Amino acid sequence: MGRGKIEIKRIENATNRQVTYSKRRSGIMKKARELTVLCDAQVAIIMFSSTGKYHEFCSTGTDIKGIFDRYQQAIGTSLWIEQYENMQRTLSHLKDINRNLRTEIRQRMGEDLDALEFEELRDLEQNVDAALKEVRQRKYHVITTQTETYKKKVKHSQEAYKNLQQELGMREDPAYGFVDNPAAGGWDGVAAVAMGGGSAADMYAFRVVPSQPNLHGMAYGGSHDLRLG
Amino acid sequence: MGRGKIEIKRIENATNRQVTYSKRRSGIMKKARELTVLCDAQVAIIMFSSTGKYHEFCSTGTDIKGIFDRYQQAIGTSLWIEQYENMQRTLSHLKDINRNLRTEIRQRMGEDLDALEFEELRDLEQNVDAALKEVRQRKYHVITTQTETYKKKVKHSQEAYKNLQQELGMREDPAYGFVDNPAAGGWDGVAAVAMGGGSAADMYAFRVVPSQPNLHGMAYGGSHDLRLG
DNA sequence: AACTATTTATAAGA
DNA sequence: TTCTTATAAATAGTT
Repeated sequence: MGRGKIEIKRIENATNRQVTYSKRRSGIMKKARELTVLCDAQVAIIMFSSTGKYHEFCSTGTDIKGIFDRYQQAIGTSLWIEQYENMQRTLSHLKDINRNLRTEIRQRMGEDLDALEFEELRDLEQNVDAALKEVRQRKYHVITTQTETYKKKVKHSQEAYKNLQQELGMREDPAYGFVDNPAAGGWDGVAAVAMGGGSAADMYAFRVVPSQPNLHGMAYGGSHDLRLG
Repeated sequence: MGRGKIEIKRIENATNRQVTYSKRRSGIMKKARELTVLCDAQVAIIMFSSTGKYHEFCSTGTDIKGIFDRYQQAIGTSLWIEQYENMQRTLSHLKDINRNLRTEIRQRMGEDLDALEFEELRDLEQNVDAALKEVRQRKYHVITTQTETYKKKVKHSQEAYKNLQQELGMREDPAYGFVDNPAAGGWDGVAAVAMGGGSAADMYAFRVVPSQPNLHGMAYGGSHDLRLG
């Protein structure tokens, strides 16, 4: 359709080729638009010219992504959908696991016990009992270690004090000296904390893992509930 | 271009619409093919008719996915990649939460306590102690309830036995009678379980949540470790 | 970009 | 559907 018939093969002249591309492209776009209107069809077209320029057409009421999602469904062999659905499955699986982990934590906290059979309760009791012993042991270990450390510090300070006193005594002014023993005071403080009241007991869940503080709200929040997109 | 000019609006007659769709579709496909050859362009077309039938065109040397990957690069805001990366973030977030939950459980089991500060240990101890009390209380509640239930059953059986005996006595053959009291035996069994040894204590983690058994391997496995994808 | 002689697409009918 | 054909539309080559 033109002044002369042309053979359908690559146009060698680059300018000509570009002009023809432009003309025919708009022709196709117009045809596509007419088709969508006349026949109530969905059409998506993507074009790249030989110079890399990009053009698209898409019928109204949807978008390229929408049509391609439909295309993937139609063609069966999903190109992206497969890995997408894999991830969805993984996500939902992880959510299930996390929900169960939260249930286990709640049960270990003495909540939601109604669902447990008697034998499960018995095992849970024994398990928590054993855990409590472990934690106590660890606590005593820590306090012992700390005590030892502070004892050493006290000893060290006293020796330093003695040495200083001796040195001062060997000189002139005996008015200088230690006013207090801060290390021993520190140790007393630790002991007070160790024996302290239990007002913060139910705060435990918010403090267990000191790292990654940004996750605490989700991981150790009171509700043990997670909502995501 | 036809016997008469037509208005570009939806063709109401379904048959006509289908015929026109078929004709114009092949027209567009032909044009697209010519464009790719003449102008050395890449073209991808996807069409859905109003009846849901699907057709595609794609220039040689590539495929729909290839053109769409290029399209995503060209348009910059990748349609799928964004969603995909969102999911990746969610997934990694969930994994973090999962790891923290497992850590909390391990700590509640008396493991991995080295990372805890003294105050955290103290809170954990108090928390586990309180939980243990809760669990014990629940266990005793359950055992009490079960005991009551079995007592009633025993009583009921004995009465039934008595009634039966009376009825038999009022007739002729006194050889018939109860050999044993299965309800009482059942109660003894429960008591034995309740007081039973602790050999299964460390199995607790595998039993807490009876529902969704397919998740147990992941959720309550000994290693508390999760590997996915 | 416009123009226009031709080719091509297609609406309506068979 | 497919073919036919009169006519509308697209466009190749030119300005």
